[in-house]
Amino acid sequence: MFQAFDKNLRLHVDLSQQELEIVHQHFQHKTYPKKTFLLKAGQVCNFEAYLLKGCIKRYYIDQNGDETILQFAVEDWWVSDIASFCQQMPSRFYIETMEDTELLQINYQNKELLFKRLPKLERVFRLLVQRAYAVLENRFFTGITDSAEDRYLQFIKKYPGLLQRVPQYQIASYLGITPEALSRIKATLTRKK
Amino acid sequence: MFQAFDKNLRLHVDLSQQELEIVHQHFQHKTYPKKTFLLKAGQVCNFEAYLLKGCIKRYYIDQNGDETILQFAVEDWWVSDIASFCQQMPSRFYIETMEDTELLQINYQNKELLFKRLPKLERVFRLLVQRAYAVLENRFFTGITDSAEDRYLQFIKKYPGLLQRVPQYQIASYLGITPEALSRIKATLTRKK
DNA sequence: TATTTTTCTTAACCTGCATCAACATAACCT
DNA sequence: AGGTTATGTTGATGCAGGTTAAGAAAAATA
Repeated sequence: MFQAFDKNLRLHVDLSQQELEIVHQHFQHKTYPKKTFLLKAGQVCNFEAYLLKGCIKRYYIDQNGDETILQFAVEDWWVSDIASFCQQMPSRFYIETMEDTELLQINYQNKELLFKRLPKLERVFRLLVQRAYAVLENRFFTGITDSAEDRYLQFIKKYPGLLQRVPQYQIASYLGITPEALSRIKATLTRKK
Repeated sequence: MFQAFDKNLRLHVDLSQQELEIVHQHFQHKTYPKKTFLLKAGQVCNFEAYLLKGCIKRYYIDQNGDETILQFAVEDWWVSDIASFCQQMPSRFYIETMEDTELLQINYQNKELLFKRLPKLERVFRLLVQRAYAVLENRFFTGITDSAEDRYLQFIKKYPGLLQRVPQYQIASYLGITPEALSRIKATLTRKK
């Protein structure tokens, strides 16, 4: 069960089997059915979770009740509201399963205990945040630089599996456009071919 | 000289005077005149720098030669291309002083040495990256959610000093709009008052 | 001070995407 | 299967901000 998880942690730093077992003890294995809220706006996010199986979205709801999706997470990804979790302050976001989902999660207290026990993990998590930062900056950058059509093309290249798993209007939201706009983009793309 | 710097590092983690002195030894104190490039696209970013004095921009240049400014840094801020620095890969960005600038900078090798010497600093830098992540996510979020006018209003509230130090067309670039658009926004705002 | 260069403003026109609305399909229930 | 709800498509219209261009104002330099 921990195989992919261990590999993910070991990406940047060597960890012995004993060390990994200590890590495992601080995580909880959880399963949630489809459409379960792991976080609602206004709550403090009290987990960082590694996805073993399933699919999760993190999103914002504006005054009109419209969703803006900031992140999709699937197998081998991490999900959390980093700002809310790290600063233990109320979140603006919702985090919700889109499929039956299985994950390994750690709460704030356990994460601190784990750091006390294995200071080496400060490095692991520093590198994880750095990677998250790089991914986010790239997303930010393409959002400014590229057209909606380009962003869609990059999306299907980068996350080909998600097209089948996620309704199209949510992909539109992730891309920062309306469902109608995405529908038209697809239409022009098939015409081009 | 190190006063603000020390305070910045101590924000999250207690560090003794001896520990701080070890840190200082791994940083270089540098001054650069206005319009100096600290990084050019294609190079690997080999520094993380803390600004003692001055003003720096980090930006991208597209095919048409137009700048897109991703970050302004002033006193008590950090500047680097985190993705390029951490992964030691070529950058897409330029980092350039906009005023005579004084900073404390560390290179990749020294940072790793410093971590070996004082593993405690893994935590300090993890927390710094986390904060950078939170700031970036907020910027990303408002970029999607808010109108250009709202973003401008937030900008002048958040960085009131920069209006005097940075030409307006560069602020427009930072906000993701053209200089003409920002000029119009300002005109409508004064009309509203 | 005069002159050049940089920055800012205003106006006319254009475009990508939003909005609104109507309908078409597909998925989900009983 | 038949009805309901969720999702996707297409068209008409609107608007925020882009583009182009020309001139004004301010700053840098001689």
